[in-house]
Formats: sequence, C-alpha cells, structure tokens
Amino acid sequence: MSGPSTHAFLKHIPLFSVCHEDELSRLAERAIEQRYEKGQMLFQRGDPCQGMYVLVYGRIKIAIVARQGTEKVIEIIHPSQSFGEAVMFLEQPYPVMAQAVEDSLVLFIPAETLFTALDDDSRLARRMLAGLSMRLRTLLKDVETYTLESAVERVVGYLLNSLEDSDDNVVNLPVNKQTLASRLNLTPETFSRVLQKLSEQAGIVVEGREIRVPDRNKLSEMRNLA
Amino acid sequence: MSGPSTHAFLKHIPLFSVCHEDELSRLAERAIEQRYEKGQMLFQRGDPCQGMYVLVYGRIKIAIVARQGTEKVIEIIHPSQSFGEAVMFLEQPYPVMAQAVEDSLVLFIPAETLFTALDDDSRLARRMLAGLSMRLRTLLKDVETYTLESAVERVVGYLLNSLEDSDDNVVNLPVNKQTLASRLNLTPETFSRVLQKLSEQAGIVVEGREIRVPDRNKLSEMRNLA
DNA sequence: CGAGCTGAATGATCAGAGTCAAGAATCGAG
DNA sequence: CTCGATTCTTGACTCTGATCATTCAGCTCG
Repeated sequence: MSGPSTHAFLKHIPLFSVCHEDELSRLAERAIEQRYEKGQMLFQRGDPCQGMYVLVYGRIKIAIVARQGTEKVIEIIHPSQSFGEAVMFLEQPYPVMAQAVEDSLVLFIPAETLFTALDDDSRLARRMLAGLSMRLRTLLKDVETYTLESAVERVVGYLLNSLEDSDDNVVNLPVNKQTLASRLNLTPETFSRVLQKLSEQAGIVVEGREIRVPDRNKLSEMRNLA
Repeated sequence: MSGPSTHAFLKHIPLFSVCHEDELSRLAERAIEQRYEKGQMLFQRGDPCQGMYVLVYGRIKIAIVARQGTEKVIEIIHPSQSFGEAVMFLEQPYPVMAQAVEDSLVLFIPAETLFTALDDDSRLARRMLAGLSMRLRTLLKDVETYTLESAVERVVGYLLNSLEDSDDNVVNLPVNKQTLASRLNLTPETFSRVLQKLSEQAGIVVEGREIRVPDRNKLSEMRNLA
C-alpha cells in the first residue's frame, strides 16, 4: 500500500471520512504501514503508547492478561476498525495487549499527527468523541452480557448478533473456537458443550468454523427458558 | 446555587477547568440545577438524552436493568463527577438508568450548549476525549475484575482501592451494602460472607458502613491464596 | 505415509457463588 | 421511645460452569 492508496483507504473509514482532502493527505503521508505475522504481538500491557492503529487486513485480538498469565480476549478487531485511541489520549502505558491472530497489515498513526489534525478540525474531534462513546457503549454492553447472562444466552446472543449483518443463515467464526470462547468469557469446553446443546435443541449445524442457523426464532427462544 | 457560584463550581471541575472565563460564564448561565430526592430517577433506560450531568452534592447510582428486572449497578457517582456525556454524543437513548441514592443536586448541561463550547475550544475537546478515554479505561478494568477475579479478590481490591485516597485506615462505604454488592457483582449474601471471612482472617473490623483495616498487607495477601 | 502438533469434543468431578428461607440488627417516622 | 420497615447476617442447599483427563480429528512436514 503506497501513499495514494493509504489516502483512499483512510477516506472510507468513518472516523476520517469527515476530514478535508489536504488533512487526509497529511495523515496518509505520516501514517506508517506495519506488517505482522500470525502470532506476533503489536504491543503488550505496560508498553508506552505513541499513536493509534487502523487495521487494513487480517485480524487482531485485544486481550488482558491476569497475574497468573490467564488471558482474556476483550475484542476481536476486523479490517477498517481502529484501536488504541483511548490509550493515546491518556498518555499512559497500554492496559491490554494486542496480537495478530492472522497475518495482518495495520496503519499506525502517530499521536502528534492526530493531535494536530484534531486541533485543526473540530468535526474530527466530534467524530472522535462519538467514536469513543460508541466504544464505551459496546464495552458497557459487554459488562451487561458478562454479568447478567448465562453461558447459553451469551452464545445465542453472539450468533444472533453475527447473523444480523449477513442475510444468509450462516455465521463464519472470525477466529478459532478457543479465542472466541475467551471473548465470550467461557472455557473452550463449555463453549463446545453449548454448541452441542444448541445443535440438539435449536437445530443449528456446526461445521468447523461455519455455523448454520436454519431457524432464528428457535435459537432466540433458547435465551428465555433456563 | 445561583449563577456566580455555578461558575465557580464548574471552574474546579477538571473537565471545564481549561475553559476561558467567558465560556465558563456561558456554560454556567445555561446549566440547569436539578434537585432529586433519595430514590428518585434521573432517567431510565430508553429515555432520550439531551445533555450531560455534573453532580454537585449527594450520590447517584448508574445501573443496567435486565429483562426480568434484575438490576446491576455499574457505577456510583460522587460529587464533582460528570456522567451521561457518552450517550449525548451518540444521540441514542440511554442504555442505563440513573437514580439518586441520597438527596442530590445536579447540574444539567444541555447538549447544544456543550457542542458550541466544543467547537469554540479545541482544548475542551481534548479534555473531553481524555475524559472519555479514562472512563473507557475504568470500564475495562471492571471487565477485568468481573471476569478474572473471585469474590474475595473483588472485595479486597475495592477496599484497598478506597484506602489509597484517605490515609487513615478506614473505608466509609459510599452507599448501603446491597448497592455496593451489586457494584462488585455480588449478591448481598456473598458480600456479607466475604466481609465475615476477612474479619476473621485479615483482621478487618466492620461497623455498619465503616470498615477499619489495621493491616493492609494482610488484607492484600488474601488476594493471592485461593 | 506415518509422526507429531494443534484444535476440538466428551466424560467425570468439583467448587464458587447463587437461591431460598429464617432471624437479627438497624433505622426512621411519629 | 417504640413500632414497623428496611437492611443485614446466617444457614442449608443447589447449580452453573470450571477443571482435569482423555480421546479424536485434521494438518503439516519430513
């Protein structure tokens, strides 16, 4: 990806789509392309933060690591999503780690570059505020899910959510089941058992990373009854 | 609280402390004082959001409500804290509810007023971005706590955290034990038992809403062993 | 093609925390 | 000060989901 295509790429990211052309050019110019192989770390908890990221292609997982090394996936980043903005504003070390779960290409935007852009354009600031607010809302939803819902409810919720976008009846898991289980705050074993149960009782069909859902209502009903 | 004192109050809130005098005056002028009695709702999930709040005195709890009416406290707001900004930027209905747990006075700042101030002053925008980022970090920490820590660890963590500010060895619970239990994602019963256990094994002394911690290290050690 | 990995499924067991039910203590209004 | 209502504590029991251990399936690579 060279200069001009970086410009084009940024332009269709919601966050930057409001920017003026010359501002976009400036951002594109200073953005740094970084390639990561599957398994490589982008940053670890405690690392200093010098800017934000936008994922071009591949897949990144964001996770927290407990004292004993237990890892809990917070978020799975898809292409065109940005991450790391919040930490940049706080000027504190990363509270999480980021790791490529597939070969990935990211754009790194240095903090200085972004701060300048923010001062120049109050619309960008507004977008950014909305973006962080959205992130906050999502995280809040996660808290709600983790604390108020059972294992079955969490899985059903995830599946129905994933179905909303695509209009066929298939969910393609974005990562392996271990990682997804962690994202849903389940052990792989429990996740497997829940899928098993849903196959029997809600008629879903699991084939590797592909899950077919012939009847959404039936699946949805599993949430209500214990 | 009249106009001039509102100005003074806002001035010592970190978020607004960067504002110019005339901007502060404008904010103070348009801010609306609202009084709530203990138990009164400020807003409910689903209500439209027209601005943000700053708590002057009293105590507010922010909570999510599940389908069956189960309530989970997300945050306990103390004086000088602001809340509701994120929802304002999203222009969506509230995903949470807010209720006064003591007689309270809040300042309501209309969205329009704030948006104007943001456009006029990029420093305010920057502060606001930092503020939301901070909120995000806190919520992330909560996810970490809920998913990775046991009941005892959560309570010990809360106590040690509360001790950090005050330098005597006493924690004064800001709300009743039910509410605090919910904030820590525990049932009141479990919370009570954990306090019981910590009294026996870590030497803390519980007297109503006052908890004395003679030995922080001893308390801290409770986190590690099962 | 077979050895060795990694990811996934399954079974047996266990434990942490929730639920239900019953008292005790505390608070607040009159 | 007293009655009634919350709020808190304690006990007995249950249950969800974690842990541990094993087997199985699918790949990759020499």
